[in-house]
Amino acid sequence: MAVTIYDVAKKAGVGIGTVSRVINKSPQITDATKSRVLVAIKALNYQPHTVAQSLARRRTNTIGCIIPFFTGFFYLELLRGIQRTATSLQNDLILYSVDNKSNKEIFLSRVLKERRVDGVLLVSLEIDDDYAEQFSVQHFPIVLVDGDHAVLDSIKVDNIEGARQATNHLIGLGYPTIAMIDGQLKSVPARLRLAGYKQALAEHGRAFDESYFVACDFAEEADGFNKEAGYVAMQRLLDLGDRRPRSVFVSSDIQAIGAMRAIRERSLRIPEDVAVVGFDDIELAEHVGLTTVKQPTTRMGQVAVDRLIAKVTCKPGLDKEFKQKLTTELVIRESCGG
Amino acid sequence: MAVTIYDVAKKAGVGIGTVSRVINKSPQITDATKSRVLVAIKALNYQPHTVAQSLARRRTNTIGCIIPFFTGFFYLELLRGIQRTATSLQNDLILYSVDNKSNKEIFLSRVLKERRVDGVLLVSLEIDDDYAEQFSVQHFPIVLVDGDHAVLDSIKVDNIEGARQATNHLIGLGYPTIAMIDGQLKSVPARLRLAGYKQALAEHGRAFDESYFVACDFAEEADGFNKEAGYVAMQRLLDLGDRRPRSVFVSSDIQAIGAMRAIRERSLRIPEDVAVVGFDDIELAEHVGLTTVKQPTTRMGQVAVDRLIAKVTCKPGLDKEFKQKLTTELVIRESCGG
DNA sequence: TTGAAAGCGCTAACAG
DNA sequence: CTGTTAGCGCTTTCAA
Repeated sequence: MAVTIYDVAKKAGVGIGTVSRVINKSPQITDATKSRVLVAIKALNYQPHTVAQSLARRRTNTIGCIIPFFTGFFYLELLRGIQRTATSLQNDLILYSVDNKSNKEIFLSRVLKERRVDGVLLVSLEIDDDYAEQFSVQHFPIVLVDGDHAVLDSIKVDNIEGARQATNHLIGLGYPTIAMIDGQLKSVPARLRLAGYKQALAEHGRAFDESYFVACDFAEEADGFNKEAGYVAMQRLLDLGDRRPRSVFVSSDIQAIGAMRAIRERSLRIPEDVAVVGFDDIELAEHVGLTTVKQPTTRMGQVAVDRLIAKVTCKPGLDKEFKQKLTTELVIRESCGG
Repeated sequence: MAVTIYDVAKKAGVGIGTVSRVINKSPQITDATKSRVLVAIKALNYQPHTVAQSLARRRTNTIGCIIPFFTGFFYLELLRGIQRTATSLQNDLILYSVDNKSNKEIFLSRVLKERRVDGVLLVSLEIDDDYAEQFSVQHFPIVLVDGDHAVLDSIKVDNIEGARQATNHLIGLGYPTIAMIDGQLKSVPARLRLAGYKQALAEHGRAFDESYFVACDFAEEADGFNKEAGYVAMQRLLDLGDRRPRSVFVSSDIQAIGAMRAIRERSLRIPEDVAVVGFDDIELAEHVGLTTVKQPTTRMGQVAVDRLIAKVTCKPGLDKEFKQKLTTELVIRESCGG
């Protein structure tokens, strides 16, 4: 059996309470006894049993993260930020990954009742009002990452601003016509990005033209944010013939990749014939020279964990709701010319 | 305060032992009392406190995973396999991610002493003999994923066979000359892939030609498995002028991407002028039409977790060492012609 | 300052 | 079959 606090106490000739105190850096300990205990600890190669500590302290020093493993790079980056911050704040990270929506509910209720984690991050997933209510009422720390809910803390990227940046870039470059390819309009980011697009247009006195906007509502996967959807959408735009847009803002890089293929298949050049700007800055984007809007993914993970752990440890000033929006950054490559 | 086993016992009019038994599905319980307890549990919305269970059972039902977050897709895929299998086996997953090598040691010793997880997966990381010894002696379950050590269980991909597949593909296509670009020779996979390459050559009575082999020992990052290294290496091969190889096996897709750029920069075509085959099947590979050797990444995660949890639960027949090699699969796209 | 003792919530051995 | 009790290893009053 492993060495316990009793072994240490005996060896140091003190009570277990004393040992506990030095472990927990209690100030009220003589230097003398403290060092005796420290010596014993070292000699026995003792390390506290985390599970027992958790039980006694009612604190696990662990946070959970409910996250969909659908897509690629975005989640890896995010996870890295989350993991790194958690570790630096002495917390462990339990991963709950969601394949289908029903999983999510299971994890949500487990997390709430099992008390195995001190708080939870919910990533890119919507949360029902009654669950939100439960977390809120039970004061169980939760923060939504890349998502939002009225009564819960959340941190996300400013989609509207990102879309504005992209559109303004195209406007600034002087393109006479700027189309937009969006995801399914039922998805929140899709609507937000559309709003940003419209806003930028309006700010420059340009009219929003229905025929230059195509939402991938026909798509089935990933809310329309996929390669095929982008390909099909671009074809529609190209079918406009000589009325075809001179530039296009595509609401995700992966769709943009599809769109670029559609453009090339008609022997059109990028950006000479049609300029393209994407959104996300996935790995592929760099490779194909796609100008795009980069999300501060790692940072988002970091901020989220900071906030979550602050709540767990009851840092002051946490009652006000926390709704943070991180700003995006335009990464200029070749697909827009200029 | 949350509802405990005592509340349930009282409400059901039984002892806590009985409640515990129905929770743990002990067979020796009358259906009558069992249902009484079940009713109480439902009524109180009771759920066992995981931490308390862990302490009492000396079992956390949690596995740890020490994993480097360096590169992209491979680890995401692997993690997905690991996570999914762990969940299906009722285990939680704690992520310990490593940025630099020293982290690894810290996690290794923490895991060993904190007893917070029942077992651990060590991914793509080397382990010192003395640590290996400790795990072995303490019978602390560990399995190495994408790595190996004499005294520990391991699961990895058959690199030699994969390299053979790639090389044989080129041979089968009738290319007269087949070069190889490898990672740093100090890395294990690099050596293994070289061995497979040589083996395939030998089997077909072809001589290994030094001038057609370039290891990226000059590179600094990622053991030579990076884009720039591939680019530089390919240039050397191209500098051979009209003696330049007709085809090349590149030991990683990411290097292959670099190599392809070098080829195109000299206005050479792929595969008409030089055919290339990669290794890994990263996301980019599909996009650029790179024929490559696909690793069964998700499967590897699954097998590893299965094995680990079998060890944790002391399933029979686990004393013999477990050294599994998963086979690769050639994914044929356009970069080799044929 | 320090030791003793009472939990934390649950499992499991032991009676009955 | 079921209730009681003694831990699991640690934290935290409460006295001394």
